[in-house]
Amino acid sequence: MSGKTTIYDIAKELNITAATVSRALNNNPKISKATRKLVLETAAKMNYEQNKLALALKSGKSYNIGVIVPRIDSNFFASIIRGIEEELYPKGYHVIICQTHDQEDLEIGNINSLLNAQVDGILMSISNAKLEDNQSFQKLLKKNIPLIFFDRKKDIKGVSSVTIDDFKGAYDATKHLIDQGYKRIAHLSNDRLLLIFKNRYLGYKQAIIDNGLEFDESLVIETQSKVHEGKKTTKILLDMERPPDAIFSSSDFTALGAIQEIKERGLRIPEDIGIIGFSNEPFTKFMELSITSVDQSPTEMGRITAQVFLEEVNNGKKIKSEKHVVLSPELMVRKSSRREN
Amino acid sequence: MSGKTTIYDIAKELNITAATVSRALNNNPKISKATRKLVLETAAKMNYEQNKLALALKSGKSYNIGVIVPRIDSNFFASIIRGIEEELYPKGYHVIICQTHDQEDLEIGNINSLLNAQVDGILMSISNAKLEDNQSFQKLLKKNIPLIFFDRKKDIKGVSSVTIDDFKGAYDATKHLIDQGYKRIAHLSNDRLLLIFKNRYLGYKQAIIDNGLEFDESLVIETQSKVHEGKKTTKILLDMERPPDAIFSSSDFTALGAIQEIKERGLRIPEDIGIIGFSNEPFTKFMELSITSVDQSPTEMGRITAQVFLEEVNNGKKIKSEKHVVLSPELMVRKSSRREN
DNA sequence: CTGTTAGCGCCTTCAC
DNA sequence: GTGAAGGCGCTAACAG
Repeated sequence: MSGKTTIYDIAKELNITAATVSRALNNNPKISKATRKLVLETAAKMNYEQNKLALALKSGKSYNIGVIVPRIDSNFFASIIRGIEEELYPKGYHVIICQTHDQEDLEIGNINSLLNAQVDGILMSISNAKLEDNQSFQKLLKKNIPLIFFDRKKDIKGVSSVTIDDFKGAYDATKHLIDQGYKRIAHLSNDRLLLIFKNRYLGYKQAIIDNGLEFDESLVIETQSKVHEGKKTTKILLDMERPPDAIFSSSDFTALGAIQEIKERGLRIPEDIGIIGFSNEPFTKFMELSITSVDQSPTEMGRITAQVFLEEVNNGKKIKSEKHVVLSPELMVRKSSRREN
Repeated sequence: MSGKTTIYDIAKELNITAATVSRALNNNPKISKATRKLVLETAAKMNYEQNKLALALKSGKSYNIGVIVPRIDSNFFASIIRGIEEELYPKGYHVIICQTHDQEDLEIGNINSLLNAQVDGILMSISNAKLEDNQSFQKLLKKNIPLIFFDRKKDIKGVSSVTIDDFKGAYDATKHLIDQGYKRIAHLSNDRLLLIFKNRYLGYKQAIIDNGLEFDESLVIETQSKVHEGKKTTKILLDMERPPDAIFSSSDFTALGAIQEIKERGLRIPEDIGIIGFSNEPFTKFMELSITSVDQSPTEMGRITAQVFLEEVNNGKKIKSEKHVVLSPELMVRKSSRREN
């Protein structure tokens, strides 16, 4: 009893065969209305529930898909995941979420775990880890398991991706600072082996150059996306002989750290120094001194990633096309960068 | 090729039978060292990987466990999940994370989804939804699927729980405000059908009474754990004839909203009004005006929840005991409540 | 339309 | 120690 009913039980009850029950349950056309109705009714009566494990074994599909992110406790990744869920749940998929915490061993471990879970696909944002070892990815490809990158991608042939135009996001942000009259703009970067950070750097640089400002490499510092790291790095910037009058940060968290340091020194924002972050984390809006930031429409990103996955599954790899979707970021101008001249 | 090797392939290769291969792979004692070694070697050579789906079908265990939370984009729940992962990954489990977004239909839907995924257990923090319908829970119990509540529990017999002492957390926080000289302390509450909020309310009330202050029910307002809700509610409080001189909030987010409103009115924190939040979200520490809050050691909570689950699984329900772990919260005193008299 | 048969990959008695 | 056989629950040919 108690939910362990199988199609055989139903078959026995009705003096028919399990295959017929299966057909009735699956809306197979070759089945009489009468029997279908009968089966459906008894199934309900007996509290029948399909055993997905058996189905998975049979079909080779688990209807589980894995999502790997650096961490889940940022609004950005949480929203992406929500977007993925919204798209995939209605199709009967489950989402297994794994975190890498930017550690290579966890990244590899997660992939293997998901493989064990027999996932039908993996959607991931690669970690900060140096993962030169593409082995895990190759393993996926060899097994024909769809792999799709979002946000933090890697160029691997055969792998689709959904990203935003980081170059544009950075360019717009920097341009905005220039328009507000800032002349010496620093950039808090991050590991530029990751394309997102490389492109933000390039966008920043281009905006500087395009607008006739002096590009000073010493104003670009790589740091980590943590509040205290941002603070530390800003200390260095402010101690320079010619300190910057604005900072474009590739992360909201480092931007926050920067603000802390600047305020501690009694400098005013945005009057003395302008600040822009990246990702539009909720706190940027909530701060008393709200922070200008670049929105990446993460929910949208998640939805599209899921759609790309569904396309690949439905194409059954017949068409082995890479698809690269690039979303457009939006600058959210707030107090930290708005000088009312 | 390509990872589709089965034990039959290995068996054929070695001219033995699949049963033997299985035994070798599973360290069954009745097997000669020689054959085991041989099997292990060829398995490695052929890139054999166990098909967990088949195993799951056979054993009835999926090694998936479901975690249901209201949302993942708060540090609190994210940390709990991390704790759970740390405990469960080494044991070979996967964690499927679901969010209810405090909607009843999603809560029920999630449970069913996890049931479909054949999870070996569900660890959950119930949503704000009124879920009077205990049906879904009963379904789990009937199926003998371990269910464990953390943080937001419901009293259901046979179900273990891991929570913190919300009463104490609230009591300590309120007591601290009193010690700092605040006399008229308001409480931003939340749906008190949820035990955590009920207990925080009771702890607050008791501290007021124990310390000879006047308990004024009109200073207690139920609101939602959102920044703008906190702001809205604080407006009401400050507009009262006898406004409060301190606010103990059952959520860090509402506390943040309260601070926004207070500052907009030109009142000073903590001089004019003291504020305490609940959960010790990272931003409470990062704000320029850091917020006093109650830490709930979420990672620990996650670990213990996982441990309780493992115990239940290992006991195989022989001992059908409920276990109720209650952790002790810790008050983190920061600027928002510290008056240097 | 429905029954029969077989197999997904694995493990576990039962013999030998 | 190892082989043979059966079954976990389901679906998909192949008959009829």
